[in-house]
Amino acid sequence: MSWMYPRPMPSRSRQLAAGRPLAEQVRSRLAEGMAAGEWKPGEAIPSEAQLARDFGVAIGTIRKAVDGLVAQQALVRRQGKGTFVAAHDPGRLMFHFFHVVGRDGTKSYPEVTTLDFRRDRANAKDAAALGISPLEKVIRIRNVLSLGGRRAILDDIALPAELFPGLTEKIFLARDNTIYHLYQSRYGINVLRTDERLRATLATRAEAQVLGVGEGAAMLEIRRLAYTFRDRPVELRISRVDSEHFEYHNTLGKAEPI
Amino acid sequence: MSWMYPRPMPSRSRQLAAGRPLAEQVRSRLAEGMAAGEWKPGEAIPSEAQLARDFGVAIGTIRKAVDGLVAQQALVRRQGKGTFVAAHDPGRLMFHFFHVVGRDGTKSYPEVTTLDFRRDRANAKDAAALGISPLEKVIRIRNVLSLGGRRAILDDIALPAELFPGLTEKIFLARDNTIYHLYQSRYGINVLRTDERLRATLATRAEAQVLGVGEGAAMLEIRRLAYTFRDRPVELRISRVDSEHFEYHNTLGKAEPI
DNA sequence: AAGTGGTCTAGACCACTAG
DNA sequence: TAGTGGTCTAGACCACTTC
Repeated sequence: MSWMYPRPMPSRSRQLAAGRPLAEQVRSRLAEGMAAGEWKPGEAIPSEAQLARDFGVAIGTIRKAVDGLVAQQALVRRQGKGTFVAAHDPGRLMFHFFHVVGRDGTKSYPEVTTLDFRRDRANAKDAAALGISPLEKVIRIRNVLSLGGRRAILDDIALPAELFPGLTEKIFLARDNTIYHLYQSRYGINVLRTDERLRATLATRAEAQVLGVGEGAAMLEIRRLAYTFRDRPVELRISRVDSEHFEYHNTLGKAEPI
Repeated sequence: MSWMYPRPMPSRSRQLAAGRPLAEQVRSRLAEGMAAGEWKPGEAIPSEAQLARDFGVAIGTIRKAVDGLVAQQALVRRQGKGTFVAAHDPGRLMFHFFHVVGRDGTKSYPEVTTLDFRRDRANAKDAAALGISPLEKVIRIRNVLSLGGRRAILDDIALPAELFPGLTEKIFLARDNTIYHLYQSRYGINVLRTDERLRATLATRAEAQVLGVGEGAAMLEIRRLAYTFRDRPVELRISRVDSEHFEYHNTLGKAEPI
């Protein structure tokens, strides 16, 4: 290369290539470390000064890389303590990934009741959505979610069994936290992004019975794909929401007020 | 104050107070300038070097301030040219604020037909949503939006008349761009944030007729508030979407892939 | 060649946390 | 007191745009 920043001796213990911006490369490396489980959710990554030494770059470059991961909610900074891999605590779930609220705007934590848990083969739609081959193994889970004591949502979940080795109904039911927290704490799968498609449907007899609404009532259907690092799909979820008592809330372009 | 950064002589032509981080203060000042029309949509703001001189801070501090406004899509950077106030071009509309797509995922630009345009007084709901007093003047507009040649959405819009002085049906119909572009180019109102609530409803006879669906068909209803600088509400819009042929698409936690 | 944004370095000092 | 993140300065050089 024809130019060189005033960095006399690279001498990095973690080598970086030339070309791509250094901050981006550092960001990728940190993300890889998290995806590989080098640092687990809730744990601290090395300090910024240490990372600067490790990568042989200025601390400002490290900060820029970390800034990106913090904005993405993959990392959390705590002044005076360190920088930690984000954990799916209930708060994060609520405000980042759970968008169903009461018609009056009240938010509450969902109470989950599992109706069914079984192993199956992927059908064509599952396979296409999850990026796996048809007939690969999937885990199917059916839940009812209640909000504020009222049945609100019927969920059908499909998971690629390969990513959740050893997941049994017993383990699933014994979790002491959110479902996403289980994915993360037991399988190191950190949901970073979701893609949702919403439409309106009429409640079938079965749906109406489970949710306690009238047959033919207007229902909100949400088809959602959840992704982890490298945009790998990890969960397909179809939710049917009692639209008479609940609604879906979405804010676009949120940022610090000015 | 007991400390001082190595900044010998402030000598700022635009004074900054102490206490709050400088980058935040600069960000607020730039936002105020845009809100006040000092720099209009599509125009360039002063160069980073010039702003650094004006505010008497380092260029890195200016960059940090501008970074925030760029992330918010209030500003757009163009290397070698300058930094510009964001304009509501059709592309930005589509990918930032318009979320209805075909059931097969196809995106298309909406074609707008105006059914009604009139002046009215705000009712209690309008007033509460728009943050104005009941009985203040509002402009009401009813549109049908078609996507790919098919009627898709029935929109009822309410605008605080005070913010849109002199807006007439003629002007509204004569626009040569999106509605948000009209708000922006004529009234300097830049929509930065929207808040949407979705539910499912059954098509009324009137809605069914306008959209060409069956009476009682499942419809997606979107109640949306649009905000500009300082979180001021500027538009209330209720959309009813033909959910048989179209759906609502939402991505959460999007960020640069890693 | 001049001007603009884009990336990076090096180092100062502040605010917070923990032992 | 030591260590961590948070803010800011000052200046280098690169890449792009325009004249």
